[in-house]
Amino acid sequence: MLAQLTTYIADRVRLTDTELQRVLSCFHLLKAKKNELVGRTGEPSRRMFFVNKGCLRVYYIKPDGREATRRFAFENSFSTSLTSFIDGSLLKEDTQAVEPSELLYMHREDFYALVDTIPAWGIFYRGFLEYAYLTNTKRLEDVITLNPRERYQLLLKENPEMVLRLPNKLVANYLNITQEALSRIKSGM
Amino acid sequence: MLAQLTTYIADRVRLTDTELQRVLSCFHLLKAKKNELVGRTGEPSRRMFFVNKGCLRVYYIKPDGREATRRFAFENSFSTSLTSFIDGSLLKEDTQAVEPSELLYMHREDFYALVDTIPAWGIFYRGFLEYAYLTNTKRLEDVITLNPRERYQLLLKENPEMVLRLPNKLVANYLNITQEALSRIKSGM
DNA sequence: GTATAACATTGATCGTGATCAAATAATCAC
DNA sequence: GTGATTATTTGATCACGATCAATGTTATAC
Repeated sequence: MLAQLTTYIADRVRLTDTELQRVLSCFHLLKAKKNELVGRTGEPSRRMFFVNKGCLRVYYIKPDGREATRRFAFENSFSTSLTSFIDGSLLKEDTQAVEPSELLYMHREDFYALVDTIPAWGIFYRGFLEYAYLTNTKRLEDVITLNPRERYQLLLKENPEMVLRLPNKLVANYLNITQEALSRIKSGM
Repeated sequence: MLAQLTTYIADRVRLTDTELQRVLSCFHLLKAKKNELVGRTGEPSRRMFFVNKGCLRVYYIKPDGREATRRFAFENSFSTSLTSFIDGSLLKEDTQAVEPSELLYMHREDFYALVDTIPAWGIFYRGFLEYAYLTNTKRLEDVITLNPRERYQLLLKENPEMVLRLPNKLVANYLNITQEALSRIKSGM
């Protein structure tokens, strides 16, 4: 159950056995049904998720009520609404399991307690921040520099799994276009 | 010369006098003329800037050669192309002084040497990462959830200085619209 | 296994913001 | 201060992607 998570951590930072056990003991299992929300806009941010199996989708709700997907998290990745997690403020986005998922989560207070008491976990957090910054900024770059067709082609090249695994509707939403537009792009028009 | 910077640091983290002197000694002065580039796409990332006076603009070059502004940094803020600074890779964006500017910069190697040897500077870096993540993600949110008029109104509300201080052309570019479109939005059409 | 709902595709039309163009207005260089 | 360059505004047209609508397809629930 904790095997993937243990590997993920060990690949990134050196913890003693004791520290590792302490870290792992802070994680809890959550099985989420398809389409279940594990984080809701307006709630305080409480949890950091590790995706053991399945897929999470994090999305904003626009003023007109529609959704705008910020990211997907597949197996072996951490995911949380960092902007709220950092300061414990209210969530500004939903987090949804788009497939039946097996999640390991840690409470926010536990997470930062570890950061403050285990130096190596502080390094882990720093690396997490760097990576989160990288991916989000890449996403911003793509949105402001590329048109829909270019965004799709880049996604297909850099992240084919997303296109193959997820329904068109969600891929389109991630690309910030309608599913009709994506359908036409795919058919080569 | 180092007064603003010293205050900025002291407001965020506790350093001993010795540590503070060591940190400050790593900064160098750079006076940049209006429109001068202090970072160019394709060069290795070498410097972290603190804006003492003036304003920096960081922008991508699109496939068609046009520019897409990611951010502006005014007085009393740090700025760098973090995605490249983190791993020392080649810059993917230009950094331009849009006003005659007075910059204090630190070399990348010095910066990370401080992170590794002064724990409080590690905390400073962590806070910097958190803030950089926050602002960039907010920017991504705005771009994917709001239309041009909404983006302008939000900018006017949250960051009026940018609208008042910068030429329309640059504000429009930051909003990811043409200057004609911004002109019409402003005139209330 | 069938009924129902959700998703995908295709076509026709629409609207927003881009583009092109021209006239002022403001800045800058010398 | 003057000329030249750059920025801004306004108008006319265009194009891309959104929207609306209809049909076909695939999942899902029971």
